[in-house]
Amino acid sequence: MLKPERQAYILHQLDLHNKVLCSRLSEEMSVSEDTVRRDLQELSDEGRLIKVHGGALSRSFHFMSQGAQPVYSLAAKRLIAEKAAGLVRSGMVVLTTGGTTIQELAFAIPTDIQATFVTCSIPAALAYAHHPSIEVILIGDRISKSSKMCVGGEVISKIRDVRADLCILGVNGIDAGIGMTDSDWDVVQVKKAMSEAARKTICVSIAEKLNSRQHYKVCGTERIDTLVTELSPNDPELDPYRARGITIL
Amino acid sequence: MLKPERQAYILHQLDLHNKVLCSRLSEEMSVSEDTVRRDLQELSDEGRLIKVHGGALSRSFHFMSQGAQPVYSLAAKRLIAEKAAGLVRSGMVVLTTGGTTIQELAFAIPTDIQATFVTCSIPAALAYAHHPSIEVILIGDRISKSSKMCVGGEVISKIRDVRADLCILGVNGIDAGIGMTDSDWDVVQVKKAMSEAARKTICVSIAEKLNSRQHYKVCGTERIDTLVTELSPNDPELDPYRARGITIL
DNA sequence: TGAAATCATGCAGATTTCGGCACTTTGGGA
DNA sequence: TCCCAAAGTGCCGAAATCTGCATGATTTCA
Repeated sequence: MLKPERQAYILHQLDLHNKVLCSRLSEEMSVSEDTVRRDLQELSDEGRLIKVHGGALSRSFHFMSQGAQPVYSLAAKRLIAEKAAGLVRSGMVVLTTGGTTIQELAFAIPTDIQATFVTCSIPAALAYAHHPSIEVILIGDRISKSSKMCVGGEVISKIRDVRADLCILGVNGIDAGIGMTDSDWDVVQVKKAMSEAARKTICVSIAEKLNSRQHYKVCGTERIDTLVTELSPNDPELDPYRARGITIL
Repeated sequence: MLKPERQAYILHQLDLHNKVLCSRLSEEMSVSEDTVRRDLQELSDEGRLIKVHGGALSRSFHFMSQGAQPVYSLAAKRLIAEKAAGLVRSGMVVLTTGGTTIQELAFAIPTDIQATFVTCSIPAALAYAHHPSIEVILIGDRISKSSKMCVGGEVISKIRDVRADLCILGVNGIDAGIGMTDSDWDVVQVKKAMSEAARKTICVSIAEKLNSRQHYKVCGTERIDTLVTELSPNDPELDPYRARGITIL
């Protein structure tokens, strides 16, 4: 059995059963498991299937269980989310970006709070949608595949139509001197617009990202009202930010 | 059963019942309780469920179930998706609703096709975003928590601004006499608008839903150009639809 | 409070993976 | 024709992963 034959066979089996085992394939095609494994590796590199210990799963399976990306430093992000959630009051309109920290926020908000969350991040919108009493508005337009959020002029102009109480921004880079920065141009535009459309700007950031810079500037420290990290509010690492007049949580 | 399979199964059970028992899972999946416990531990570490004595609880109702509904009759839906994907050509603008069949469509579209997909379903948008060369436009507004799609006047008016080549609608109920029906008022409005904004209307439906009716009417059979099911195109069950001038795939 | 269930932990056996190596085949090019 | 390089394949041993079991601690509940 030739290599392209084998790989076609594997993909076919995957279509039928949604999963394949190295051992079975090896038998069925009468080749060594090493060869099967190499085939699976190649197909996996091409993104045609998801390789797992013992075999492989189909891509759509992966999609179903996606969101499975392990959330790094989950504990820290939960703590941050708890603190930030304390700022949200019933009746508020809140603008937020995406990111795993922000998604934790959805769970940290008490179930008796009735607020409106406006976002252009798809995962964030989904997370908010699970809250029993929060109303979710998703601002739509072209989707940026990398950041899984909607970007573009339409988004900016829609954000400008909002008069929000809070704007909670996930941080990519933040520095006491330069302010908040991001590496994605489109995302910067969105964050800027959000910050300008809200009475208060809250930045949520794990300590690891403090004192880091990216290429594009979102806003200076003067626009930031509150900074939320997992550190204790009086941790010396936060002194430079406090010195700039930012409230630390 | 492979480990990721088990974990997906657990999350799925959690989506359905909101809680799972170690003992039951152990039986259902035919592995030792230790293994189940370890799976639960991992998922808990990733923040995808809450581990408790004896089992686990869902973090909230249906968290992150971005399409993790059990894809019943997956093989059939794949087949439908394959057929429907054949209708999409490069350069087209395609309006679609959501639903598991439509999500499979995202994987069935050849990677060299460059088209624009416009949708208001959040899971569908995410699925399309996985495709390398498809441009995705998400029409946003208030989110309907049950259907995970954006609904409301803004959505309707945005859809009316689109001149699409195709409109691919997941079917809730379809009947040769009455036409297409749905049980959710808001969804009906969206489907209507989509159908009217496109040159051709394609309905994708598993055979099980043929000859069923829901409370609200989307459109009559005269508006439906093509019906895609998993059945052979000349299956007698499809005769009534063919008689109405609908192309059967 | 005590019995039963559940849990954490360590360990052993089985399976799988990884990297290296050797062998064969294939397809030129000298 | 001969030789060589590249690709493909199988085999081996070490390392990693997975899983079930045993043990003792912990929790639950009547």
